[in-house]
Amino acid sequence: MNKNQSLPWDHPRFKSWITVARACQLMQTVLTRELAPLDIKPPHLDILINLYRFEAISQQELARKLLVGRSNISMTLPQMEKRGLIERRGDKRDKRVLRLFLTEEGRRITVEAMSIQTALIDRILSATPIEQCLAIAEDMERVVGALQAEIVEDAEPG
Amino acid sequence: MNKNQSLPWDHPRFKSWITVARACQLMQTVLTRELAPLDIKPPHLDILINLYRFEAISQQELARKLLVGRSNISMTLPQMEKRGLIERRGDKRDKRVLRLFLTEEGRRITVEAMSIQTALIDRILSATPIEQCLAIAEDMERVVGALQAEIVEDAEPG
DNA sequence: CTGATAATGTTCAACAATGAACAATAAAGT
DNA sequence: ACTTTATTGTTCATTGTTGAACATTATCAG
Repeated sequence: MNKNQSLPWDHPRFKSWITVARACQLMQTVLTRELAPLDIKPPHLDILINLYRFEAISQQELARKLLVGRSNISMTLPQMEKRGLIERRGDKRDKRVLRLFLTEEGRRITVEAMSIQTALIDRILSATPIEQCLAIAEDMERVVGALQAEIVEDAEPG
Repeated sequence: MNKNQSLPWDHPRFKSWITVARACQLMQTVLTRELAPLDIKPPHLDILINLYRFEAISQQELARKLLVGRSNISMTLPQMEKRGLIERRGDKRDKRVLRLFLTEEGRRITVEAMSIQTALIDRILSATPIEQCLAIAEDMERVVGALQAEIVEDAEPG
């Protein structure tokens, strides 16, 4: 196999990916700091943005969109509810599901937080031309697709 | 400010970055699964790779390279030591620092794990040409630089 | 040399994330 | 109708991560 001869950091794709991962990690760190004044953290913002886009979503759907477990959502939402950011109402047709809504305060915070995040991304990526950003997005879409395929592939035995 | 008129998901850089973040998250998930047979997790691999590259590194330096707290390292290493993957020896010149080394078993596991990770990245990025990978790496280097600048900028008051 | 300051690693409490087991409800099969 | 299977959300034990406080050792200023 000659595993030793081609060390990973000589591998262009490997090196590229490591850099991508590091960039994400740092972005998360900085975003956490910039959101601190609003007293929310990146996971909360992810939830808020999804409620902003998809009104009356269920916890299950939300968990799927965020790629986290249901238990995660189940433990995070009550906190946000107590903070007055969101509201949960039972579905009348299906008594199992809870439908999620932003409160007025939640909507306000969401708009403000999205503005902070967008400004941050814009600032950090300002040196990267739009066309290159779009090219990256295209590549990453493909990556996401390939990875999701691997995941379901293992869940659904062929 | 008109925060509402330009919604984030219409923003090219925002959308691009969200996709990048999602790709990283999924990659982490899949990597975790592929490393399971070796009974190590991505954070362990990060440590192993650094010990592989930088023999006799200190815990402090390791923490800096991995962008995690010293306490994180301080709690993770003893586990790896018990598993026989690494070894810690006190520096004779400076009695505060512990220098880190891979054991033979650790080196073996590292090589195998790196091979798994490289194969995964290669497979997932196979549709993205090398030149584009390199272009992405360049952009991300710049992103990392910009983010690190923001971080130290706040740590060192002007 | 001596006291102040900094660096290294550890411990601990707080918080987040996960997966498994569970209760309630819905849907499907008979 | 009734039993089985699936889905939704919750709870709990486990694990990982963080930042603050701390002890030890080095370095620096006088």
